[in-house]
Amino acid sequence: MHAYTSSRIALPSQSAQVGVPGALDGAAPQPISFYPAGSEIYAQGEKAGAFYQIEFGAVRVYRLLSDGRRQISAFHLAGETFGFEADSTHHFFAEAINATGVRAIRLAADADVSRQLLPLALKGLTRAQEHLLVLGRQTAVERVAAFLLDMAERQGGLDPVELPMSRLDIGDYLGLTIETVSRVFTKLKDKGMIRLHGLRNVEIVKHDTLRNISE
Amino acid sequence: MHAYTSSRIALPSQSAQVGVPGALDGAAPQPISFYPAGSEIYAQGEKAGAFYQIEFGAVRVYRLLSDGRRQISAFHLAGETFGFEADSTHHFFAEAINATGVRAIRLAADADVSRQLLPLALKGLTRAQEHLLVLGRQTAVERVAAFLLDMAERQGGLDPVELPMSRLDIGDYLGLTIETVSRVFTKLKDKGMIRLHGLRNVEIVKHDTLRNISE
DNA sequence: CGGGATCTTGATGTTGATCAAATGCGGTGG
DNA sequence: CCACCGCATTTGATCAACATCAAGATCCCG
Repeated sequence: MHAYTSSRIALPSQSAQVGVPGALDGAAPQPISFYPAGSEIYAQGEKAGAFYQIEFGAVRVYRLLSDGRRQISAFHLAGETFGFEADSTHHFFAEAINATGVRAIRLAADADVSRQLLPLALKGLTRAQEHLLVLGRQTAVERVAAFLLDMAERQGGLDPVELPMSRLDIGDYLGLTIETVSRVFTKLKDKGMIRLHGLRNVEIVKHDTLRNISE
Repeated sequence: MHAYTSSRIALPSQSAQVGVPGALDGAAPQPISFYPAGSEIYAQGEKAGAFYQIEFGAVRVYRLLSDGRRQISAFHLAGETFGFEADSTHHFFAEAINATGVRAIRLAADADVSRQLLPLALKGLTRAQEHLLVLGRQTAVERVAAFLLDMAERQGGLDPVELPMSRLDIGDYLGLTIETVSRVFTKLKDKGMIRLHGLRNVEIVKHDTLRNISE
């Protein structure tokens, strides 16, 4: 078991306001906040008044049990949004995995925001429910295969895939230990299905075989 | 391993339109459809054009792996809503657990619907993400304890709790086998934490102890 | 009252967790 | 550019929790 002490490495610094493509329509452009690796973006229990769009970097959203067990419910990459909540209170923690730039978008209770947020919320809901199948019913190998394919797809099929997170993060996302994740990587490598160019750089060699594994 | 053949026991019959309290504001009242126990409400891949409000009964929403492994992502009870999707295609199956009456609410792409659907989607998202923690990081006993408390809470603290679903359903919701679910029930009973009045009628004796178990 | 389905209980097997140690990657400073 | 150091990762040995396989016991419903 591991302990996750809240790091609070540094407060985010705010940049001057910069025009960036990909911002949500209709929302007033917001300045970017920078978060160093490992720093907290928000904590469970905090008041929520905004959601966030990632300009660069990567974010983990997670929940803790009182004894320190951690479940990462989602990773978010550049271009993705996260942080919307049901009742204006954060139910999860969010941390920058690496140096990350985030645009906070204030919530207004108007119909426009609803209309824009709804598809994002629904997409997140589908993703979470699909991940339930992985955690509830798939083996370690199937979980890792599904994870790698998901990361590849979300990076636009970029090959090799760049994993922004550690093995510990992957384990806490897949409901596995770091050792099991490592063993599965090794097994996939030995079977020639992936190739590792550095710890966080994975080339998917046999896309189809991997897809078959994850069903 | 179990197989889940699609039942399609019967097509739902439609009642005459009846005024029922609890329908969503602003939506035109819709007739109720009746689904017998085990019948399909919608299937994965089907076109989605409505969402559903349960008048009475209970519904399971689930996904299957190709070899038949099943993960129930959510149970829905009377008064609850389900079936909204990100891209007008159903990504899951929904079945009536028992004889169930459902009000289908057609989707219009207007702002009003967005505003009403958003909180429901966000609530569902939070629930799904919390369930990820259960499936990824909790033991069998913790899972069952959390499940019982959740069911109790959703029935308004009604004691004893009425479980509309089988042990198999509970197992497929909690990522456990039917045998493990049964053994945990027995253990909780032997420790005096719950009392069973019939298979599907559970009295929670030690609420706090159960809460401590599930963290 | 009978019979099938559901649930419980028992014996054994397997997967992944845990405990422990070695390896090697990546960043730093010389 | 290279050597060193700390930490993440890998690898190995053992253990525990839950799954699987196999009977029984109950419930429920006609």
